Amino acid sequence: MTTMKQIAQATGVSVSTVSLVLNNRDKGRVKADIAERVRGQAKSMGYRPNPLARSLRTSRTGILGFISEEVATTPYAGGIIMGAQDAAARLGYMLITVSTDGVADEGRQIAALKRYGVDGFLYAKMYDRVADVPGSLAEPPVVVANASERTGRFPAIAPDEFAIGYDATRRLIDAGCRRIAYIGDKDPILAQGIRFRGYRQALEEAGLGYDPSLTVNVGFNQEAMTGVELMIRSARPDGFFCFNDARAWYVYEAAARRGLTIGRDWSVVGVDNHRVFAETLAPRLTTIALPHYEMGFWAATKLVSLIEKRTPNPAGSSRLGAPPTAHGCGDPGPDTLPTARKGFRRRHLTVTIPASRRIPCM
Amino acid sequence: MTTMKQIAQATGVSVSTVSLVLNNRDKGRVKADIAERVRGQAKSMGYRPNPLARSLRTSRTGILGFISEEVATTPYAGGIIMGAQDAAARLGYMLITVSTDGVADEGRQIAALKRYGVDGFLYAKMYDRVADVPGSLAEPPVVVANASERTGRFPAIAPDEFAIGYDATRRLIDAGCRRIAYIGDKDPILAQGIRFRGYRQALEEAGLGYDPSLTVNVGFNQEAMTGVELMIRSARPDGFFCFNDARAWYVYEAAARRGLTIGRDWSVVGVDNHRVFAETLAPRLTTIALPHYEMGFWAATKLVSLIEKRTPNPAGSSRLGAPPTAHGCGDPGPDTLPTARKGFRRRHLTVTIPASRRIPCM
DNA sequence: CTGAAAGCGCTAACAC
DNA sequence: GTGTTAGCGCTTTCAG
Repeated sequence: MTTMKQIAQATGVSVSTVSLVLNNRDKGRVKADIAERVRGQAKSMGYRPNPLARSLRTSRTGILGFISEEVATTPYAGGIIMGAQDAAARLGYMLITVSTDGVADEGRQIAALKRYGVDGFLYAKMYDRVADVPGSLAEPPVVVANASERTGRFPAIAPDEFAIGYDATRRLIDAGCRRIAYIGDKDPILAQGIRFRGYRQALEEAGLGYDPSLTVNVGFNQEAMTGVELMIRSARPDGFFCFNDARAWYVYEAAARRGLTIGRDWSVVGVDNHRVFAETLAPRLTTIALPHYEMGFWAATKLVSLIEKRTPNPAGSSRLGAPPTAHGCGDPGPDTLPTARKGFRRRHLTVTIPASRRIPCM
Repeated sequence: MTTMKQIAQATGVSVSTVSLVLNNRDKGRVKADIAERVRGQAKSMGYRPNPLARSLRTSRTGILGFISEEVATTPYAGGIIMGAQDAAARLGYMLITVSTDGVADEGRQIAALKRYGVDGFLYAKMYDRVADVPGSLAEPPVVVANASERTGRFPAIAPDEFAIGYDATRRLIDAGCRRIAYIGDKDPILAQGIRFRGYRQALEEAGLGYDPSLTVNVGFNQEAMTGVELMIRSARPDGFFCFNDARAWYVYEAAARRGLTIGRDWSVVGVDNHRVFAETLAPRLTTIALPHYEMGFWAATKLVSLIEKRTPNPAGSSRLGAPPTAHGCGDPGPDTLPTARKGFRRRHLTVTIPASRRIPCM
């Protein structure tokens, strides 16, 4: 690892000069030709700043702390981490991930992250809900992912559950379905109720009306299978909006038992948590995948923008530590969701920013 | 954040004394009562060492670098990260995760990790295969997860594919199946061939013999469905060993179409990558979940043991930075797979250590 | 314009 | 036994 000292010696100047030049603070302070010599040496010696040493003075590490619940890390949060990771990398940041399994543990992990001087926190939840950001997360910037935040003091990004329910139902309506069932979750989690409202709204707009007998909220396994069977028998649906992949599975079995084919006899739209359906049955099943990757990407981008806003022209502004692809980091406003990669979706996301404007990104 | 300086001032001693005491190097060097006063102050002021500052002297950061392929982060790698995370946390280490999408990017990410002074690397792969550890990973310790390593120079942990195939088949045999099908993967990936060998071995040991018409290797979607259907019609199996959850799905549909019930008419054992089957259909389906969490846990534990072996009595030995639950870190030999939490499985794992003894952990 | 010097928090020789 | 000193790599006054 080349150090500034080595460059200074090789160029015959002092470390301070090297520091000034390499941080682009040399304008009108260091003669142009000296600056060029320094830069040349730095490049030829392959100099990269040591972010840890730098952090000792600047208290900016270039590290983001990613906090998730233990269970969150698999399988849902994988996408969130990946998105956050991608965004962080292209902005020249690193991601330290911790997972917690309880309140006490969470406190310990947060303390540990602080000791490592993270510049900000990504607070991710396993499923969409109203989250309380721990008090110990007060100081550095915080962005909440896959949850809405109770107080509105922190930026948050979450699935737009209403839009998901609405869109799924609309697609079934557009496909010609007239008796659209909702296979929901027995647990009254946030998404369950809101997707259901989207479902009803779409039905009403289409003049189809809401038939309670077409709705069944189930858990798992045999009980769920039976519930779905009974509903099908009594209400005779021709289309299904399934709360998630597990529920879609029960409809598939019911169809197979009747010798029916999905996509011809019945239409199914399901929210696909595990991506296994989308991957293995794509041609036959219509799925809406939760935008986990996108949430992570947005959250990290937003977090970095907050960090760099706080320290207007940070020490690290030289971006020498950043990958070549790093670009200036504009604030990712709710209407400027970054295009992470092919297929980045803006749909089905809801962004909350502290000004408490809640803007659905459809 | 309390610093040693503050403690020194409050106690009326020098920082060096504080450092000695807080690192438990005071034996026979600092008077016992002074040491006690220092310790008392440290505790009452809530002192925690600043690992970054410490690393400047010791070049030990307490950070592990977790490298995975981009796609790895979801959904499979979630479990590996989680296991590594858990092990790291209880040993007082942090995890920096990076994901890469190509060789060039991998190099950049590794360089970045090195700049952050990680103490070692976890090199994780998305699916079991023979991995080449990049040359740039030469220096700090490296442990490979979810893959075997070509040269045998690095410890590695991978699923014991043979045992998986063997056990799955055995269970079907024990359940009374006589015509056991193998629904494999069309791609000739490592696991595919080795699980198949385990399958054949179990058949032969049971005196059932191998019937090629009971084997079908399929891809996805309609093509897979058709392949499975044809095999079932011509070979009339009564039990199925499915390469993964996607393949199990095709058997389920086939059963449902015939009005058959899994667990009564047919038996199915499948490897469950996504855990969705195990979660939602547990009572009816027998699944073997790949021990992702366990691989991550073992790999991180092994890595830490290598790190601490290199630096016999490291600066961080005070464990002051470690969570209360941290214990001394014994080398996790192949026969001492740590018990991460309830249900930690030793089965279906193969460990390779540089002495190149390859010991299946069954 | 440039360099010397101090210091971030901590560790490790080496004096006393 | 304890304090002094130097220095890890870097930033940031402040002299010159």
